[in-house]
Amino acid sequence: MVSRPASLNTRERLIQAGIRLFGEQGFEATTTRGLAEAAGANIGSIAYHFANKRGLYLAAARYIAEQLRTRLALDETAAQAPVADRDAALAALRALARRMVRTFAEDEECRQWLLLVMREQVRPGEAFEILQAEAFGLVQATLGGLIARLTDRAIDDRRVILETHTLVGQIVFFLIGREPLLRRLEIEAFDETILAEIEAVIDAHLRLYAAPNADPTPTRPT
Amino acid sequence: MVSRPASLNTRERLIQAGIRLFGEQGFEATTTRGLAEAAGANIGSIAYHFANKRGLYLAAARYIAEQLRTRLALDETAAQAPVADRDAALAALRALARRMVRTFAEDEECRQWLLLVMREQVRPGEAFEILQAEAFGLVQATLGGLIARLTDRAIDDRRVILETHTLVGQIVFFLIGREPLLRRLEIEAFDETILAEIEAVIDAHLRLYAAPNADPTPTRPT
DNA sequence: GTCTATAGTCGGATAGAC
DNA sequence: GTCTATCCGACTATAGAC
Repeated sequence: MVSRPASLNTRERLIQAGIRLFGEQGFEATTTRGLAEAAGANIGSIAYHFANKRGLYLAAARYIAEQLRTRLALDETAAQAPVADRDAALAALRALARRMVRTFAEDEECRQWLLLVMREQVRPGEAFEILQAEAFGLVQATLGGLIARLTDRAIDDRRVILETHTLVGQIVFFLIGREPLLRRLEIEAFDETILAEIEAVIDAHLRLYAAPNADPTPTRPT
Repeated sequence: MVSRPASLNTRERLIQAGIRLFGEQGFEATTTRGLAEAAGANIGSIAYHFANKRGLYLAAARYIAEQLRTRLALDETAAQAPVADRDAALAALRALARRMVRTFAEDEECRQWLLLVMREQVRPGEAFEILQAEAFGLVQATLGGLIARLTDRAIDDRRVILETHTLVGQIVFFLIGREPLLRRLEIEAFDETILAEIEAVIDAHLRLYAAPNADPTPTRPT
């Protein structure tokens, strides 16, 4: 039994309200009254749980980062990758790519985060630093480590960084550009069939790293 | 010499203000007074040029779509592609991909459009229909036609649609996910060197379509 | 404590002068 | 084409009646 279920619920509800309202209206335009009302909480609860409006905003960013880490199982993948051999690296890469596809294409909650995250992309503030340090950076490092291993390049090689970015873009766009894709496919939502096809397409692109010799511009052995 | 330079300027400035304010605050929260002030115009000019606030919003969406079509030279590419042979299709695909990279990575104005476009992605309204019909759909159709040609598939093949989406995601993410990438690269902005490297990475992925037999799951000849 | 009347504010739209 | 003044509807806040 939890010690303060009502309190934790209020905190959770405030964060959810924050993600929604900060994303839709921006930080300044969002009022503490609006946040409290949307959360079904008392105005004073913001000060109690987060000190002030800014604290709630940063907590919302931390929540998003934490959820991403959990859903993508980033910590486990990062921990196992460095010591893995080549086949294990490829398997880890495919598994992580698959988790990303499932998370971004299937999970409805992710869509709630989009506007807040995009605001921080367009005008990065302190919340961006949190997202970068606690989520984006881990995705870059984990995927980058695996791709570096597979292409026999250094982990800081710019080619590795750009390939990592490209891979993330492929997958994330199933979240960001979902509506135009659904229109083109003439469907209302992703079903299991299409999700499997998406995975197959991503997997085909991962094959670019499977055969390092196929790369026409290999890194020179320093 | 233009016949009504002053008028065009007011109209233009209102659209620019609309893209910014509607994106930042959303349609409802944005006031006509705020729009007029941001544009350095008077309130009545909104009614004169766009009938009402909603008209300005839709005009902003149309402006974005038109700018995209122009920058990507979509109309020309779409017109030439269907009759092209295989090599010409590949060349057209590479050229269009290159234009997209340059537009999204280099052009600062594109960043202004992001929030408005993302709002329409998250909650599609009439403006989304405009963007889809006058820009996104053309990108899908043009790229899809070229990829279909290169992979010997039908233009409505779901694999073609998904590959097209994946390609767009790769490139667009250099606009959307620019900040995390700049952090990782430890640079402040894209320079010519990195742009060339980005193009090379995208080009390597295009090579997946260059050899149709390399595709492990070919379409069955219906 | 609840309800309601009224005053005040805000924002979109309109009309008409220049 | 641009600008000012104004109207009207929606919402908010307050206050007084009960």
